[in-house]
Amino acid sequence: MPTRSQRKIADVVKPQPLADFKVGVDNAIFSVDTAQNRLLVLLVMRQQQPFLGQWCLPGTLVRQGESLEDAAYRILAEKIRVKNLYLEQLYTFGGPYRDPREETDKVRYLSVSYFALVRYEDAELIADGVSGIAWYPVKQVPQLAFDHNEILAYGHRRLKNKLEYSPVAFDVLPEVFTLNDLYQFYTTVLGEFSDYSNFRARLLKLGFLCDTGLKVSRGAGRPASLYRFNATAFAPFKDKPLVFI
Amino acid sequence: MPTRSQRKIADVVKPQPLADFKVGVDNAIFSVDTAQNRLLVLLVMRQQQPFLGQWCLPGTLVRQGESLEDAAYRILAEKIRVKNLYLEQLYTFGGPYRDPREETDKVRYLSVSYFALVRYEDAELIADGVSGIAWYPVKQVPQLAFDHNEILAYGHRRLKNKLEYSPVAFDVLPEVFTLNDLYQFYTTVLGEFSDYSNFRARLLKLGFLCDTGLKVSRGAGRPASLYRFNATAFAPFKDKPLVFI
DNA sequence: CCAAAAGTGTTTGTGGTACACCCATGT
DNA sequence: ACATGGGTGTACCACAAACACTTTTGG
Repeated sequence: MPTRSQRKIADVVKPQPLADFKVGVDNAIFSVDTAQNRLLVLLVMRQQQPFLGQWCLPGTLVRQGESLEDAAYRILAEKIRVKNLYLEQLYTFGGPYRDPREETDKVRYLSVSYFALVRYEDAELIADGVSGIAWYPVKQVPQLAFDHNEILAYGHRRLKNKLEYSPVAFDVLPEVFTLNDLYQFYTTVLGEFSDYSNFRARLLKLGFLCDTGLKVSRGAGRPASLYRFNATAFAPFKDKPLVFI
Repeated sequence: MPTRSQRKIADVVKPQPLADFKVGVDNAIFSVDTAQNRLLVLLVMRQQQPFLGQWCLPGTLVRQGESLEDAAYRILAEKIRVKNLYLEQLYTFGGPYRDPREETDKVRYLSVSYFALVRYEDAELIADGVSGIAWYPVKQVPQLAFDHNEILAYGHRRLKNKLEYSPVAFDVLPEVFTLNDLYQFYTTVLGEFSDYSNFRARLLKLGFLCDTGLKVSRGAGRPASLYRFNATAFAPFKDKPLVFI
């Protein structure tokens, strides 16, 4: 067994070869279909090998001079036209053997994943005729290419955590909304989590929702007030955990 | 202005060149000096250009066949001998121009950062005579090489969050400890956050700390009970937030 | 006996839970 | 009128904050 200093010399004389990488960005793009109370994720059909014809998360390889975040926004813009969204970095998957091309190309493929939440109602999918693209209910996603099921699961977990202490919902709800809209939104993402009445009482007490005075009637029943999110009034609650639960 | 289909054709004819990457792993390694109530981070002195002679977080480039996590554990093992530790991925910094070598080498340098918490008392620094290596109080770190101050700040934030809802402290405290040890630990990382008496009452009620019956006397005063963390009893509190505050 | 550190209560206020009830509208 | 969904109120319980008090040791 070599001593530590011997090993160090050996390292200098015959240093381990470094890996060369291509870096990909894969997005887990979520939206909430408030009409049907379903949480959706955007999938695309692969057009090339490997995994030709299989569904996967929209992704791209990072170009020269492009930042990771730029790349994330670029594929997003290539797949959907959307005005309101929230996006953040998720996790980096970089093990060897995660991409079959590695064998032939002699480079490793690393994936920096991002997760995004967009407003479903005005997210217009860009179907270019050739490539398949679709919203899938998260509960019904098929087997995906690469390790994308793992990325998706990770993104879903993060989304749930994020909702509990961060006002991302308002990035994605319409400008004005009823308290029931908000409640439905939380329920579809988190599952049952609280009584409506208490949800309502808690949020109104916090005081960052402004009653616009306007009302909407949806079928039978008493018309609901429309509220607006007040970012300034929310400021004190930044990084205070569990505001919404 | 080209239409979208025109742009698409242009892309196929003259696709944007992809970036080639080397991937580094940088670790923000924390420990708590319970004797002096200081939160420490491990820094090393750079031995080569760029940033020769400047402090930075311990890092390494990823080798062929090595996973990111493997690389993170490797530099950790090169710098300190330690038995008990917690380690998780932090964030990936991958913008262009973050490493000056980029200009000459024609490759991008991407950094996947990890953060680790180790037991200070038995973390033995591996000083090989040449390279500087030292624990720095987090509040007194100097200007670091690259974007490592940013990585450190991010890691510090994560550490604080982690402590609040996750039993990482017990990965790093001795097998048995007094409630005061535990309280001091939390206080040094989080700052003042609660009355000792209430901290004590809350934790004991949760029931995952077992009184060993043993006592220690530290100077004057009544001897304190030694407690042991019971992982099984903690299980129900997994992913329940704010257990410790 | 006194100081110091550990450990126990006690009081008060706040906030969550569960549920019952009132209100406004369409049919 | 009544069903339907929106909105309000309340009784109960748990727990956090603050702080006083008791217990056990060393000197």
